[in-house]
Amino acid sequence: MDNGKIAKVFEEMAELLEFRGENPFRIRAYQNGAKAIRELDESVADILADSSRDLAKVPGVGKTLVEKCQTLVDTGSLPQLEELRQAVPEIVIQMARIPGLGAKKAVKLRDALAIESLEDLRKACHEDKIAGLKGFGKKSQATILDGLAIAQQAAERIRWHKGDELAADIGGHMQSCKGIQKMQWAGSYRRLRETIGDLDLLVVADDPQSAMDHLEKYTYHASTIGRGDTKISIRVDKAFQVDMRCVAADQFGAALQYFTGSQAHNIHTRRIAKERGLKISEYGVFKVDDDTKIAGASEEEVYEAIGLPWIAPELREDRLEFAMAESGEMPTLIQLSDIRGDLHMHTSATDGTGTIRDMAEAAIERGLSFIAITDHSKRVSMARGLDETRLREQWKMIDEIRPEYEGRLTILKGIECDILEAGGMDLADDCLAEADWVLASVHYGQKQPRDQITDRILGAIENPHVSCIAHPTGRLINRRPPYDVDMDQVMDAAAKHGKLMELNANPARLDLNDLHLSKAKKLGIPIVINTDAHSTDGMNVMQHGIQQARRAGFLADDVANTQAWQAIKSLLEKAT
DNA sequence: GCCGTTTTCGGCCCGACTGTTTTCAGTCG
Repeated sequence: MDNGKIAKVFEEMAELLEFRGENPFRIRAYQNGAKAIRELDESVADILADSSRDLAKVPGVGKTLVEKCQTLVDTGSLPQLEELRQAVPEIVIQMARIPGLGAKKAVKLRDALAIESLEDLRKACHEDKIAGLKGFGKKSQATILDGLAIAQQAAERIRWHKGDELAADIGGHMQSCKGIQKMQWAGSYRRLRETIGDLDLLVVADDPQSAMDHLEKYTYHASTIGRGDTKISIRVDKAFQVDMRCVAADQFGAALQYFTGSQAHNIHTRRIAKERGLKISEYGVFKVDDDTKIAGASEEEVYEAIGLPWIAPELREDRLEFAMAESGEMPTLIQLSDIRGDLHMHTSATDGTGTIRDMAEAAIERGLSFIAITDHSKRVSMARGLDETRLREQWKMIDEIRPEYEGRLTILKGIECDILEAGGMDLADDCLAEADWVLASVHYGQKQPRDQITDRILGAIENPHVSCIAHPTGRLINRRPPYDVDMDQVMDAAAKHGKLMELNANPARLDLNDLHLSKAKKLGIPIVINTDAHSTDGMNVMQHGIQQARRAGFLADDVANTQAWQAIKSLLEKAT
């Protein structure tokens, strides 16, 4: 059982314990344990199997959770979880997902009205049965009905990229509002998470009410969920929630820090504050003994007040940032301008739309000094993938074009070669040997069992002509889960053979994810951030890859294509 | 359930909002 699955078990335990009305700190202990194990860059099973190691040394994992991990690794299941599942009916969990209903109210409703389905709940609302219950009233009944409708239309988290478009649109609309002095998006959008659940806008306004009026005039405003003196929540496009909060200018930094989160990061900062006799809230940093305010206008001063440098929002997950900040100075994270080449792109020879020259010109416009043309291999027949003959023709064309770009751009002879379902590469070794750059990737047989698909990728890594594994897990965010691949084995093999791994920057992929990237960094595996462009515009997604790398705490030195091609080439010459 | 330079007990981030109460519980972020 891998770490992700163990973490899921503890998360479910936490959720179920909440329904049982357990001690909230015990619940958080399970959540913290789940987070620690998910983010651990070593396999729990490996640590348990090694008598010289102690899993309880991992912060957040104590004696009890170690025992439960052992049970999970040994038997694949946890009796306590099974018992809890029996004790907490599914309908209660479903009800608690309705906005405004939590664990306690859901349990109360089921017990009082014998609710067995969401349909029962809807009926109970319509029959006016809920308003009479103790602790509920007319308003809660209406909220539940509204929530039922929303829960069905909506609203999974949207990809960051889509949230970015929405934020730009709403931001543009709000800019025309007079009297807004300052405006900043917060929340998971600001932290550049892969997906976001809602948008949080923070403003300093002369007149908060008129700022709220203005937000309600946004073209795609569907309804207003709630509105008070300082806060308004609306839905746009039926379901997606946008919150706006108005704060005073001298609270802006503290509010921004607070609403940016993450929750785990805030808990950690507040604990540090407490150790120093301070208290952080969204209104500022205060001395505990006399309530004197010592910071709040800017985020920088909030962090400074507790002895930390300003921390980039994308790092605020209580994972790497506090260790990185220890020296008192944050290292400079990688940025877009550090990137010097792009080693994954397609042309009209297969499923791209641009010619080699189109891609070369687009690369020069973006300030790159090298690119690899990596069209699909023949197995990808839908994309008219290249066989050895057509590939060599394309390389011949590259030879002819190269002199035109002398001194401006190095065009590399590459290929995205499929790893076949039965294992092995789609093109002959003698052909691959002629390439400057060989990406290996899985497109077919993605649902194969773990051992099989892992062996295929290990086989590719062991092939001496393969340079790099492209989109190593195959996931499409919100659309397709990753292959069931043993990434621990894959990464160990990549490290051993000196192979590179890709961070595919396409916002639907972002593959490797941030946790895999952290692990790759620890193992010293060079990462290449590529766009996988299928058109010249497709090269614009590089920014998303940079964001993902920053979330993993990457500096420019952690990414191979921040260096000249010659440096990458010498890495490949050492690979086996 | 975790944790410890207040160390094996007694804490655990902090506050707003809501709807329902008459001083507060539940929910949310």
